[in-house]
Amino acid sequence: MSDALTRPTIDDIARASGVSKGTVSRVINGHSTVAERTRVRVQEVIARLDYTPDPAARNLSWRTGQTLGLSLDRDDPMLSPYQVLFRRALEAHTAPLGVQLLDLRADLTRLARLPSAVLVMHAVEGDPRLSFLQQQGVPAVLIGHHPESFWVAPDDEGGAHLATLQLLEAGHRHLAYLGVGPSQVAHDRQRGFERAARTVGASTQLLAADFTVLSGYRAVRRAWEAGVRFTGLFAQSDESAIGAVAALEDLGLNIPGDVSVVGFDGLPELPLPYSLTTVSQDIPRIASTALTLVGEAISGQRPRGEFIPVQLISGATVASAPGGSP
Amino acid sequence: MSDALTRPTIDDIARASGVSKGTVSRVINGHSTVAERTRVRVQEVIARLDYTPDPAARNLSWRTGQTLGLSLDRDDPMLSPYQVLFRRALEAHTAPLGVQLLDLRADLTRLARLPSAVLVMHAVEGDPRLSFLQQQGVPAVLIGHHPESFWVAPDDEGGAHLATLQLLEAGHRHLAYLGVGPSQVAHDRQRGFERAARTVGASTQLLAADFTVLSGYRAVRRAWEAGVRFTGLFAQSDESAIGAVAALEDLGLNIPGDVSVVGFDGLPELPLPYSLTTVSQDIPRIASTALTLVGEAISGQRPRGEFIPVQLISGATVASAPGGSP
DNA sequence: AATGGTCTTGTAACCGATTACAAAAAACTT
DNA sequence: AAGTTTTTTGTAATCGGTTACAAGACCATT
Repeated sequence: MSDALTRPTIDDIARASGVSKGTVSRVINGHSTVAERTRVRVQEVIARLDYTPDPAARNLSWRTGQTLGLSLDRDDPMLSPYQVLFRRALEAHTAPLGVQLLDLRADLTRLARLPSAVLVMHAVEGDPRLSFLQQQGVPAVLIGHHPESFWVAPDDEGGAHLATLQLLEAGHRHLAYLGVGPSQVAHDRQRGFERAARTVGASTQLLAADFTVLSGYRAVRRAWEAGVRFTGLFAQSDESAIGAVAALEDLGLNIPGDVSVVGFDGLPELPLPYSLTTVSQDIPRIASTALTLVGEAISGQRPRGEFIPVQLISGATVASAPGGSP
Repeated sequence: MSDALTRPTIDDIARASGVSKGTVSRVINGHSTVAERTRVRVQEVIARLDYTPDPAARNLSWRTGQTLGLSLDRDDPMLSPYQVLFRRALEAHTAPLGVQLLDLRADLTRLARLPSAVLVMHAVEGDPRLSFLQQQGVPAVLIGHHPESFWVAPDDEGGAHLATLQLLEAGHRHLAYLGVGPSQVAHDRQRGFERAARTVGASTQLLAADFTVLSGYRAVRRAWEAGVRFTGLFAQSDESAIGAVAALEDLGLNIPGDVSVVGFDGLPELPLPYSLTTVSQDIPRIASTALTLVGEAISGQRPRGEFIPVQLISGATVASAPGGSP
């Protein structure tokens, strides 16, 4: 018998819906041998009592636990804060399900045991990881826009467009994009930047950088010292934005008085004395969507993808352009 | 019956040692009501068959899983690579035990459920986390040297001494320490540096910095531009060493031709074109020692601490001092 | 030798699920 | 309407442990 203090068990569900444990179990696991009427009735009870199967009990029956692999694109330990947050968000969902998160090296061949499914970050065209997983029959979900697969991605181009508009609306006409690089993400964000800048004919400078603080710092400092000028900067990541801000400060410039800066990612608690204007990604939602897709992939449904909307967060690093008319 | 393909179960142990499941279970869980003779016999069998209890089955019996909290000293998501590696090393051990790792915020008060034990990183004198845990009766193990508690720590001072000796042996007599700051770790490493430098009367410069790349970059660049000179630099972390190298390069200096650099931590796969000379911490061993101590703390043994030795890794960032006699 | 108290061990129920198998119900046949 | 097949459901064993309780072994008293 279940009281208010203990979670309901499969027996509670069985009793409440007038069927046996076995039938409830079949409903839970989607076995086809259940009559439609009873299936619906049982599922209503499950929803009403807010029942979730005990992972320990399932693992015991199954004689093995479920695992979800997480395949990053690089092996180095300098995990970005974004990746750390993403992993945390995932874990928040998988832990209650008893699903173990596995950090996979970029090279997936010869794994001790294959995971039940894999989340592949930043897959590229013809990525060897994808063909390997397909060949092994392991369901995969990609983080990042990709055709013919299950995928989730933030709206990179839209977000970049949004960020750039913010600078344009503040009257800036001399813009710079920090983050030119080979990755898909860098591409999409650059495209959004250029599309926005083009609409009003603003001048654009393109600075090469990856996602790291140091790379942002060096690119901005070097460019500025070489005579490159701009009053509005859009950085492809919050980290490189931090580097940019530091570089500009070291050059004696005032933020946002002399240069306005917008970042991307929406990381909380940055090491900055003031708040960064940025495009916030809904990391928890990306993670939970990824898990939904994992479920669909496992049950063999048709591949689909989803863009997760982003949101502009106004901080203290954007001000009106010097002498500009907003 | 257990064959070679399946892990042994408690029944196999019981059969092989001629006792009942119950007795084996009592041995495993250290219940005192087992005769010394049988306890030894059972444990021999357990060791011989390499038996580990199935976590799912235990969790099912206990009606709750075991959790290990990990309390970092800050809440921001910019987890350092060191912390990422440490967490991974921990997970490699806890996962097979079915122990869930919990990321705790720096503020431990009002947790939904208290973890079975907590690993506290970088506790300071009179840390509120410690008193809270003690009051709640949650066993704690500290990462970092600390009296009157369970603790593990790398040999920070010894490692710093080692690193500095490396510079001295290469003939450097104008040294700098990068990393002056308020943390215990920064203190210990600085002390090791100064102790070594003092033995030969080398000149020492002290540069303030935390553990990050950017902070290393800015400190070194600013100092050098202010006229501070040195030919050998010891950085308290690999990350700040990377920043230092970048700064020196941007200043037109050659590494290690003009300045030799030694880091600390021994991170693998750094974003550097050449290998960094560094003091490597044995992170896996720190992690496994921490878990051993957790076990001791839970079973109420007397608090003890352990220093884990470090090791110098020779890379390509140390060369003989210009004109120096090694 | 019978009594009583400690220690130590075995027995069996239980944790919360899954699933093979059998039984019951429903749907067709002829 | 009786017999067959198919669909749906219940029953009971099972996964690998823990633990309350009972029973057995051992020892010291009287």
